[in-house]
Amino acid sequence: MGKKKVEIKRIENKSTRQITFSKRRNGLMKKARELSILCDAKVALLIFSSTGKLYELCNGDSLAEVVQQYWDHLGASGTDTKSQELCFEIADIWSGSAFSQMIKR
Amino acid sequence: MGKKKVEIKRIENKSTRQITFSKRRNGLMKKARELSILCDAKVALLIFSSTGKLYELCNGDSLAEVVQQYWDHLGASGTDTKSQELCFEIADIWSGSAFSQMIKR
DNA sequence: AACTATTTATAAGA
DNA sequence: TTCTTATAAATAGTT
Repeated sequence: MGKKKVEIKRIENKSTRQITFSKRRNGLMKKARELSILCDAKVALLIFSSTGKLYELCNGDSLAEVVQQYWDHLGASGTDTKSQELCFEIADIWSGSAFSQMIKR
Repeated sequence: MGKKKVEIKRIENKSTRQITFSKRRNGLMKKARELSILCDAKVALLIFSSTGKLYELCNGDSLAEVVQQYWDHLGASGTDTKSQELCFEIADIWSGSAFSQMIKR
């Protein structure tokens, strides 16, 4: 969208890339929030800039809950306990503040 | 966007909600991919439908690499070892197939 | 940081 | 439900 159609490939000019990153990152976050609200979905979004310095985290606080719901739906069938434990562990970490705190510097 | 402006709140009608979920989920994935390509960013995106059955995963395979880059940039200053280890562990799990395999049923 | 010409996404409808 | 279309929203280049 914009004054000219843009080809989807790496933007070589650094400042242009940074401006585009800022604009589109905001747009993506907004749409992620809208999807979660409109459709009652859980959306977890992590964005790292090319320098690895920046981050974004959105709507990850109920992932554990959703994973729980998911496992409940599955029942015990065809899932080994170790996998399930690992899955819960990840969900807990993700949904807790630990990870976001760590990358939030 | 569309024939009418839509208020950002939970869509009550189930079929409408499902259609909107499908459309916007695709749109979000597309934009996530575009951002990662245009701006050389790493984007990890997880979407769970309201039933917890569905999932999406996008561009998470180089998160470990980015976290590595991030820690390298930080250096040792002000980060305790335990946090760093945990961070790497999460990145490894995320970037590996384990998590996506688990939720991909 | 704000503007605006265009492109893109999408809400309804066919 | 896949396709179309009118309209809203995002954004590329500019000021």
